Amino acid sequence: MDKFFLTVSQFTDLSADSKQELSSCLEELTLPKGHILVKQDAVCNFLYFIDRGLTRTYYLKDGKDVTDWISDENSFACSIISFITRKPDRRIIELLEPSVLFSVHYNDLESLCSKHHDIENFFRNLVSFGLVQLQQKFDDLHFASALQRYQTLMTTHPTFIQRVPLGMIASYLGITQETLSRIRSQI
Amino acid sequence: MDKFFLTVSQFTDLSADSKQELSSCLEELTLPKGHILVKQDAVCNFLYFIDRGLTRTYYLKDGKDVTDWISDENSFACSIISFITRKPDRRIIELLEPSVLFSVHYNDLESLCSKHHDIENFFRNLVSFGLVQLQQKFDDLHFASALQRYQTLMTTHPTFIQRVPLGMIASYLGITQETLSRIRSQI
DNA sequence: TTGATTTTTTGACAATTATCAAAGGAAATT
DNA sequence: AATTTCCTTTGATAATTGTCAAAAAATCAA
Repeated sequence: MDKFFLTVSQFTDLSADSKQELSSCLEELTLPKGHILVKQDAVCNFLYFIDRGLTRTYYLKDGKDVTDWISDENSFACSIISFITRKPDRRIIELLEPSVLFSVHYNDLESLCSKHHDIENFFRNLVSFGLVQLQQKFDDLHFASALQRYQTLMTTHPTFIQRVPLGMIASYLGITQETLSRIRSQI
Repeated sequence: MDKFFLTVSQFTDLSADSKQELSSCLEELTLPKGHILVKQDAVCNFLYFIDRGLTRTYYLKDGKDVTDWISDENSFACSIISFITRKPDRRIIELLEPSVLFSVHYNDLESLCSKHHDIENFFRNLVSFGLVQLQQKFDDLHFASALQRYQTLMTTHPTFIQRVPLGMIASYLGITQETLSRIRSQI
């Protein structure tokens, strides 16, 4: 749980009391590769912190597998739209490696937020950071070539290239795996 | 200011006290078409609420004009990355129509948030909603064809097609204006 | 209204990326 | 070690979209 609170401290300083209450809402999970955290067309009820391992968020678009997001150690994962809107979503979250996670239930998160102002501030900052990250990823997709996008990924997340199969990286970048394979052979 | 608090109430119920303090931090602006709200490579210090009018957020990529976001009545506008990270950004915000806006300074927003728990909750909800919107826009760009993206825009923001020049709509959708013109002639 | 400016459309051609099909490699399981 | 499964590469071809250039249409201002 140390890594969790170290990550939290990058967003906000929590009081001892708030830390205590927050930690009592966390559940530690040790799960195997391939485990499905969030099923298709389900409501995502948990926010996950990744202590060790790797998650992939993806969905099926006309039968094709589209990788939406990849999260590694010391970051958070959830099916954003579903978690926030409380509605089912097509996004599936799976583990790409055996992982150790901490989960918080949506209801606990909301009651922690209304009870503790500093926890509400933490989550505002966390969501704000998520928004910045998504905006940067959006910019990349908006008017950068496939090669540029691959190069951006290599600098921002160099380990993904080792840890994630090429086909998943490709759809994460918005291209087919054949195109990515050809781009790689040209570098 | 009525429209502002009506919009706020869709996210949170604020106490009379909080409303009072928030409204005293708002500044009403009446500005002409073409006015630049945020300059290139500047820090965006204000969050704007659009009472009347239309804003466009764009940037120059290799000399080309790329429309990033369009905001109309009863929504908010700011240069997201800059406003949150407090760093300069290439994004420019201009008015596409003569507009009436309410602005809040970043510093005021932060002090309001630390002073009033309910205002912090409002902004957490606002940022969460922004994240959901951006995720939906991202999905659209990720694996939908140019035609599909245009059709999505026509259903979600039908007025934009009337109010915004085609070239701006095109780059908002991630395509050239020639391609959009051809798509339109096929429908 | 008329000229100037901006916006939109059209055409010809090029570049990028996708699709379909198949072959090679790598990794895991028996 | 052999077999099955998954992952990656390569080739041929097609579809989509971009680029450059110019004309047509709409809008704005004097």
